[in-house]
Parts: sequence; structure tokens; C-alpha cells
Amino acid sequence: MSRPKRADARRNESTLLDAAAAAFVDSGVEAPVRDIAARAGVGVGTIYRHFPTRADLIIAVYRHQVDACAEAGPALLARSPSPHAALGEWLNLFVDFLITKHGLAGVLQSDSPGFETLHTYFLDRLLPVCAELLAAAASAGEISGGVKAYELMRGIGNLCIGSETDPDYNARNLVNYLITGLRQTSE
Amino acid sequence: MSRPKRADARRNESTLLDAAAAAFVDSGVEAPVRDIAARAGVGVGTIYRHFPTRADLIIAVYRHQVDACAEAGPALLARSPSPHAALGEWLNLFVDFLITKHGLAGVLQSDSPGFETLHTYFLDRLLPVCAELLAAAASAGEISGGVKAYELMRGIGNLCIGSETDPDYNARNLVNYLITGLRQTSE
DNA sequence: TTACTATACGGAACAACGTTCCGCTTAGCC
DNA sequence: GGCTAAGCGGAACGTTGTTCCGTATAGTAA
Repeated sequence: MSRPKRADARRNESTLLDAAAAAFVDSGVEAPVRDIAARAGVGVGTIYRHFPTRADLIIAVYRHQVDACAEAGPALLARSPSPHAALGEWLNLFVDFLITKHGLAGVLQSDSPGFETLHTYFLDRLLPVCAELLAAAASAGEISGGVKAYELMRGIGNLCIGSETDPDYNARNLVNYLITGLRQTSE
Repeated sequence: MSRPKRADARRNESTLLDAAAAAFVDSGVEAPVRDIAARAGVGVGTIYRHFPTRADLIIAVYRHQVDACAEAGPALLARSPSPHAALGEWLNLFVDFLITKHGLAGVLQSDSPGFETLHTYFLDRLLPVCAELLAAAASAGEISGGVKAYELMRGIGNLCIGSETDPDYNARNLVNYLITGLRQTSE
């Protein structure tokens, strides 16, 4: 076991998280590393020591909210009138999260190496929840069992791209059509 | 009116189109400008003289196919059993086009300046067709009139992102759920 | 208090990208 | 054969993410 981190290191890490969060709000998740460093009054090297890649910084900033979303799944399933309704509500929760973080949806789908950890984190955390909701809806006979959780999550994520910047595009509408379409396919 | 283009210029333009098409097939539409120039045995400056921006090159390469897609709309409407069926077929045609061009869907939604002309070209050409199909389906009472053509096209485009690289994600399935969902909303 | 060292820092430097610019070349015409 | 507008190549610029290393300092032991 190594010694605990130095005090200045701990301080910088927290400063960086705040600066990143602020930068993401102002300029989206694609805010340049240099901007974030400048905001925090820190060199770029410091960022990379704390967060091996930009994706890790993004994860650190949003971890709490992703976890909250994951935990909401079972809760919705318990108190919703039907599994399909719970699935719909949960997906809308996910959509809300994505489109309030400028550009997160886009970065999430990016297949550029370096965003793998981001991809992985979201999947690890949310895929099981989605699968559970889907299974419940399927065994209630509300949807076909052929819907794959990964495909659905990825599709929802894709639909959210650009929804925060383009006033003529509202991902929520399309997501709801999609959810409707899932049910009709049931029988 | 200025003189017609010089022979070498015309030759280079056509060589560039071929080189770009080949590069897009090999490495996707995000193929670096330098690669395309090298393939054509030409300097990068030559590309930019013929095509002010990368987006213009992409448009030039795919123009024919976009036009073909646009023209297929009215034809499908004429020979399909119902407007909703025609809409579905046409959207699948659009999806086929997008997912066979590596990364085109992604670039199409990119809001980075410089891709505006690409955005505009697709919209100019395809939006009216989509709107016509939607209107026909709406007045046949098959779908709600509230579906906006732009939103639908953008959503379909989004769904196609990554469908060519990720073996576990097939945009076609989700697009079909979406199309189904459109009808059910008619009630 | 002082001295020592692992830890952490800053920012120059690198590679890859789209794009611009300009000195040289050449096609087409008189 | 020469003149000139048109066209060309590729170095150079500005912007990315990321790496690297000389310097500074926190924490500890004397």
C-alpha cells in the first residue's frame, strides 16, 4: 500500500473536477483540455496525472448522475403500473441526463480509442438495468423478446445527439415513438 | 463568363473524385485530406481549389446516390399499398445509403462549421421528399400529423451512426421500431 | 529547524488534423 | 516562341489530445 496522496494533489483533483464541470456546462464535454487546465489554474500535465485520458475526467464528473440513473431502474419497475411503462420512464430519465450534458451523447458513441473507458463505464452501469426492464416487459408479454438491451441503449444514445443545440430537433419525441414501436411489435 | 477550365484541372478533379471515393470506402468519410491527396498523386492545395472544404468533396462523391434516393420517394408512393408502407420503404432506402458509407451518418450530424454545406445539401434534396411521404401518410390517417419531417430525418440519421462498425448494433432494427411507433401514434 | 526524497507540477514538445498561402509550373492562345 | 492567367505542390499555421522531463514542494526524519 502506498502512502496517501499529497495534500496539494488532493486539492488539485477536486479543483479540476469543479473546473471541468464548469467547462462542460459552458462549452460542452468537448471543451479543450487546455481550457479546463486554465480554468483550474493548472498545467495540462496535472490533468493527465489525475485522469489518464479525457474520458476518465468526463466519467469522474458524471459518475454520480450515472449511478443515480442506474439506481432509478428497479425503483421505477416496482412502482410503475406496467413494466413497459417503467421502461419508458427510465429511458426518458436517461434521455434527460444525456441531453442536458452538451455533446455527451456524441462523445459517448464516438468509436475513437480513448473513449473506450467512457463507453465501458456507461455500459457496465446501465446495461444491466436496461436488460432487467426489458426482460420484465417481455415476460409480461408487452414487448417482443427480440429487443436487445445494448442495441436499444445505443440507439437511444444516438437519438440524443444534437438535441441540445438544434432547436428544431427534439430527441424526446423520437424516443417516445421508438418506445411505442417496441410495444406494438409485441404480439 | 470565364473561359472553360483548363484540361489538367478537369483531369485532376475527376482523379480526385475517384481517389476520394476509394479512400472513403477504405477508411470512411473521415479519411484525412492528405491521404486522399496522396492517393490522387496531388498536393493538398489542389483539393482545396476544387473543393473549398472537405464537405464539398463528400457531397461531390455522393451526389448521384443522394439524388437517386430523392427520386425514389415519389415512385415508392405511387406503387406502394399504403403511404405508411412507402414511407417505411423509403426510410429503409435512406438507411441503406447511410450505413454503407462508413461514418457518413456521423459526419452528417456533426455541427462543426464546414459541414454546413453537407448538411444543407442533404436537407435540400431529401427533406421535401420525406415531407411529402409524411403528408400522404397523415392524410390517409395512418400517422399523426404531428411528426415533423426534419426531426424524423435527423433521428433516422442519428440512429445510423456506428451501425457499420459495431457488429452488435443494427440501426435497421431500431428504425423499424420507430416506423412502427409512428403508426401506432395515429390512433 | 533543517535536509532529504518521493511526489506532484507546469508547460514545452510531439503527432495528427483541417485549412491557407504563395512561389513555381504549365496549358492555351496570339 | 513567348506571354499570361490558371493551376499546382507542399510548407506553414492554428487547433486538437497526449507525452515527457526539468523543476518545485509536501511530508518526514534527524
